Amino acid sequence: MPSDFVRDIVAQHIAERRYPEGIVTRFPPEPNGYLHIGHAKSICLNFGIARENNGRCNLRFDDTNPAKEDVEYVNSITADVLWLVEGWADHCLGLKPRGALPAAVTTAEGRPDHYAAAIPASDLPSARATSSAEAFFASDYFEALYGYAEQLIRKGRAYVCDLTPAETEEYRGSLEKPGRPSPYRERSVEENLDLFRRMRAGEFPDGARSLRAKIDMAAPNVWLRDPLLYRIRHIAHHHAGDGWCVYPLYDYAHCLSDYLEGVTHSICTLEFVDHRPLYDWILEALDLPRALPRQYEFAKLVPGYTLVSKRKLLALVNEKIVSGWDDPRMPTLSGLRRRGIPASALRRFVIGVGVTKFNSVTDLAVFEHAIRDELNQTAERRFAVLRPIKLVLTNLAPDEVLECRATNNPQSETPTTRALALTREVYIESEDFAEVPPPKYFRLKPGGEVRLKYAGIIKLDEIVKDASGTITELRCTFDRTSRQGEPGADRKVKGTIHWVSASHSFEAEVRLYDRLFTVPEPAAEEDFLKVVNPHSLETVRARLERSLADATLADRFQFERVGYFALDAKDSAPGRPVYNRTISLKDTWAK
RNA sequence: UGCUCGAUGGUGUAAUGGUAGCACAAGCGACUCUGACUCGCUUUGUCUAGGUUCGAGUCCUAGUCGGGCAGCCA
Repeated sequence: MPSDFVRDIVAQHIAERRYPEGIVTRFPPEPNGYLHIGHAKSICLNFGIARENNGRCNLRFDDTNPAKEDVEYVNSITADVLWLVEGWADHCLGLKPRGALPAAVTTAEGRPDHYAAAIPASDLPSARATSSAEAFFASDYFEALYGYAEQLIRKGRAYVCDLTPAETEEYRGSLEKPGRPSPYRERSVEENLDLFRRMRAGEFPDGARSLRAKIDMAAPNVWLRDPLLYRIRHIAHHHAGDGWCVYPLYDYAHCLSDYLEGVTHSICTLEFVDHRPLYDWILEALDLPRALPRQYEFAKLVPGYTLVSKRKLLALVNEKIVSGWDDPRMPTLSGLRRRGIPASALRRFVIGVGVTKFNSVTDLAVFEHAIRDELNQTAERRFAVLRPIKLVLTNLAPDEVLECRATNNPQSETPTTRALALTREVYIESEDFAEVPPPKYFRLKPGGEVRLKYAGIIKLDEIVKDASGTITELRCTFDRTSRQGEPGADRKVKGTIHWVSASHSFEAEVRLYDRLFTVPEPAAEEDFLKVVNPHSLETVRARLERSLADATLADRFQFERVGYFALDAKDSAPGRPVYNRTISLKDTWAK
């Protein structure tokens, strides 16, 4: 396992036995949208560190802003995380008993504390099976968080402020000019406590008052200029119900949620570097009895030709450029999954790019290589003709059927085979034929020979066209002495192509996906909608070999010489499969 | 002219004062019943200027360039 600066820090902490209870990380999405490939890096980092150190990674919903959140997202995010982690780090997945709230506990030193315990790893499988396990929710900590807020008030470290949002902004100053203190900054502890309780009781309208940390309005770091801790929102919460009208803000809730869960390493992206002093300030202001979590930041993943901005992804959905959040062209985890990309390939990619503090754009080719490499090992080979052209083997009788043995996966140590039927009428790929071949063309051309893979060598005798000049069929002779097992089987011809029997194949819809954008950095574009790839989806009616009729969703296939394909989870029906192209094969010939 | 993080081939990264390495990409070749896979070879790099040192990608100083930050979003 290659190391990185975060893992180095963790390794050092382990060496100095800094966290005797073990390493605990967390993946804390807000349930306000779908997870995308960028989140995959965070998931693999957090779960990766947990599994490498015999620790735990809690799945926690950072759901402190009910106005933007919904259970639809908690469900999709949960499914996405489980998919990515399945069979890799599920044994260190931190979940809690359904409905559990943090418990009031007493430390070994006899000090009161709160703790949100995870289900022990040994009990996790059965808890998961019976659905008695669920993710952690920051909203489950609202009562504890409220208690900590009163503590801050009593310590004189927080105050209720009556400034309006506009006034608050004005008092905050600017990046280069210090702010000025709120006129409410010096209220007494008693008044603050009374006001904060009345805020909770619902006496004031939205935005009328807020709870603020009393830090330093002249701090060069703007996040330290008396940041807001609580705001008033008369709105029900998707998880906590309708018992609250004051909701904590991110900076206040996050560090304390980490603390409550016993998180040791709180790993987030670079844009939170400026928040770290506040993270530490809140925890240190509270005089907490256990070891405090620490925040570490890394650069997020930005793959080329891809957008990860929630706003822009939403625009693609709204503008109907894609069919939805799980469109196979979307960089969402649900889109990648529907596209047929194995979780293991995604993991390999996001782990392989490494962890640094340098913002960069990762070449999509690295991802594509990971997918191809994975699928090359695991996917069974099949024959499918995407754009069929009819070919007649004139020396085969109309009812003649020649059985051929095809290898399912040549990469396997013990390859299995299947039967393929060769008949008088077959289909080949129209691009495997050229009436006027370009230089170095190995495929079928007038008077030329080519091998039908696993069947034998054919020679093109005649091109049949209709009145309009369109080619309707190619008439060939089949060299029976080149069949498998015959003496001529090893005869060399330059080209080998795939094919399907007309009578032993079926027609099906196949969707060919390509990158969604035409430029490496669509996010840098003034109008990203202008660089959408108009050819990102091409739908064809293909001819597939019979065995492709009853595939399952878990199957991954290589259509030989074409690419890797999987069943579409949404639009496939029994007897009417729809295949998605996960990725094409590498093509170094290219026209 | 605020604070903060950063800079190694085309791209992503490694080297923790001691031979600048790996992967992807690209190019050439071999092999091939997939123009895939595999194998071999090749091209390309430490932001700049000083300094410390026997020795600097690494440490110091100054610069240059780039990212992030002023939601009652996360």
